[in-house]
Amino acid sequence: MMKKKSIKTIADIARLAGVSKSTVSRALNDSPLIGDETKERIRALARQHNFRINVPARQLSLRQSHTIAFVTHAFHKEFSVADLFGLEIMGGVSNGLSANGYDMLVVHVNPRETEWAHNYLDTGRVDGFILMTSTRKSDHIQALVEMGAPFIAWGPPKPDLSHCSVTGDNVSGGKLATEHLIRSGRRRIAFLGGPPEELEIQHRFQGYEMALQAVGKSIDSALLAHGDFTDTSGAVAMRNLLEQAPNLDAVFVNSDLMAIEAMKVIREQGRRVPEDIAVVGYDDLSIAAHCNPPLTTIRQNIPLAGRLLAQNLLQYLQTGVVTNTSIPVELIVRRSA
Amino acid sequence: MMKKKSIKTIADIARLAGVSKSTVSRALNDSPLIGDETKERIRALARQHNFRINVPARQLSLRQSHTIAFVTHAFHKEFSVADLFGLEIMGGVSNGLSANGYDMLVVHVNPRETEWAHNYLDTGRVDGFILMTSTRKSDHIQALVEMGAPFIAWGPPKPDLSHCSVTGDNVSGGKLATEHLIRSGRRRIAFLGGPPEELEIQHRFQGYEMALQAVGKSIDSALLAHGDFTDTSGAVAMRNLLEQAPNLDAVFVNSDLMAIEAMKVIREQGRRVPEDIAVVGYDDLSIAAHCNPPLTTIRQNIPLAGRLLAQNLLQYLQTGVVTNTSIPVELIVRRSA
DNA sequence: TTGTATAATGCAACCGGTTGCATTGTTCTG
DNA sequence: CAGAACAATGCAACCGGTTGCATTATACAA
Repeated sequence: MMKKKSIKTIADIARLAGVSKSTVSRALNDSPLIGDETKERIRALARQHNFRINVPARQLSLRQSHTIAFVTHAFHKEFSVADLFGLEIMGGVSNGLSANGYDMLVVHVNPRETEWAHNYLDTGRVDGFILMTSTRKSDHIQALVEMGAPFIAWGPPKPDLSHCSVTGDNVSGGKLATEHLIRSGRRRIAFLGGPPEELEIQHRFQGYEMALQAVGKSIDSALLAHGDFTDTSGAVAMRNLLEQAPNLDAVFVNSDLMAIEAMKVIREQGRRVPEDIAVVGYDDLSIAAHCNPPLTTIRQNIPLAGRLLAQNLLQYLQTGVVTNTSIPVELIVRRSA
Repeated sequence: MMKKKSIKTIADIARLAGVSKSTVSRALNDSPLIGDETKERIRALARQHNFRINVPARQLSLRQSHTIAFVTHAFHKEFSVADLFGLEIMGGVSNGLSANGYDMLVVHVNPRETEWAHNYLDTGRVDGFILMTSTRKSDHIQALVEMGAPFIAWGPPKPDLSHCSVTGDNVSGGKLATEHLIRSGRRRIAFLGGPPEELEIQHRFQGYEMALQAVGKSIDSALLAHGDFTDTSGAVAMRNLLEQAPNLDAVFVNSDLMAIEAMKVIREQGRRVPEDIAVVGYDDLSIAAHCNPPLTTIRQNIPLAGRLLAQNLLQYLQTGVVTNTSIPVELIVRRSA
């Protein structure tokens, strides 16, 4: 039995090594002020007594927490498929943060309350935020900018505000999806979008429009519908589309989840996917590969997105450089289109 | 513009109120030592200067972090459907913790490395762990018990060790699923389980066995197969089953994800779900309702599970009482069986 | 040899809270 | 009215690190 008792603070190590606290602190932080043998001796001691530094004490002294809050708003009070996208990104973020020695705190916020940021920042609990909240994101960004909080957001940056962001290339996404449908001979291609006020959606619509115009077609408003990313809204919107434009032969849906529900509606109405109506989704969530038929969709490079969210935020914390990154998307062809 | 500058510490408030730091600290913590009007006066001041306490300082002083680590092991380095179950529980845990004023740190660990716990506990970063790691969970539990770390695990408790846990009632789950299949007239009911060495799986198998014995049937080893909870392993196991026992007419699969893959295999072999082969899953993940056909499955009450994991761990921290809770499961009948 | 860079280490204050104990002022009891 | 009990507050140490500014020792130049 080795007694690992009582070797808990740098003062203990200092006593053992016959030096002062300062020296131990500097040695462990690899300060150039400390002589090489002393440094090694102290480190060896720390190692064999498996000393672990006290994190709150360091945080207090350094006035930084080395912790980042991943801020998300769960639709249904609990996580669910609807949140899958944010969840998958969280995986990447977590990797990116821990690779840089940061911890990740997960915070759920009320979408219409912007006070939360103070409770985490002003208390010194976290050094910055990664913003994934989907509803009312714009308000939150506004609030964070106003209070000068360090953060990075997923999605296109608010054009009038200066803040860090990482987003998928939504214009290309819309374009790729639409081009694919055109190429496979579809004539009446519907657009089933998310909330029309969101920039992301507007960009995807631009891509859709560009692809159509490139082959000399123009927008038919009967082929347009919008949901709010929930499964039920996807079903409703699809029903509307089929009513407004019974002869449509393809639909580009702005999320995999809504796409899956849309396919259900299509089948219920006795049409087949993809024979009668081709469906393209968006996001390539892991369910896209598992549904029936497997969904053709636009993949956002989620691991990359997560990593960049982490890295760019940390970089901003250190250098103050504001980055707005757009990452490429790719078309994944499966069975539904 | 109000100057909110420089009102950052309790010392500032103390100066404004003309009292000492101690008094402010006590007032804010609602100590009975402080007179009512003083208390109210101090609080009012704190409020109007929107003072926020410094968390690291408090953590240092109190020697507790009011933070819990949610420990998980992502299968593929990134989150994915395979981790959905853990993720959904995380939502509940997060709610449970924040309702009690605790923060949640999310930690990914290497399944075969048990050193991580020291890095979070001995440094004072967290007060305890919630263990969701699936692979090698048993090793981790062992290690945590040995080091005397406060934690609670999802799943049946290791019988030889004393530690907190919350688990679904797996025996009932297996029984309910099997009974349902028997009731709907199925004769040759297969069992597609997870890793056979896991207690959870053994319990579900017991339920399966009990239900069969209740109607005078015994186990047929040709109807048994095991996967490791991944999608591909589900497909492989299902193919084996169809080979070993071509005439099976139902299968009880130990996870929704494997069940979805199993249904795919069944269809590929030209059999129909549920007409030819009925399928029952396990977990009622949110994808279960969205797949085609919608999956009949055993629901674990995930929000409840999350809440209990949080509550019981906190209770253990305060009182030292070890709880082992089993929560009820229910059969959700959809189209696949 | 004396003076002066230079390298290595220690002292003590500080980060922002909490808390045991002493102190002061009041009220109650005998 | 003295003495005790009690309520309200302040003092100062402590939690465990970091760091600016001495201080000491060694080397090197004049």
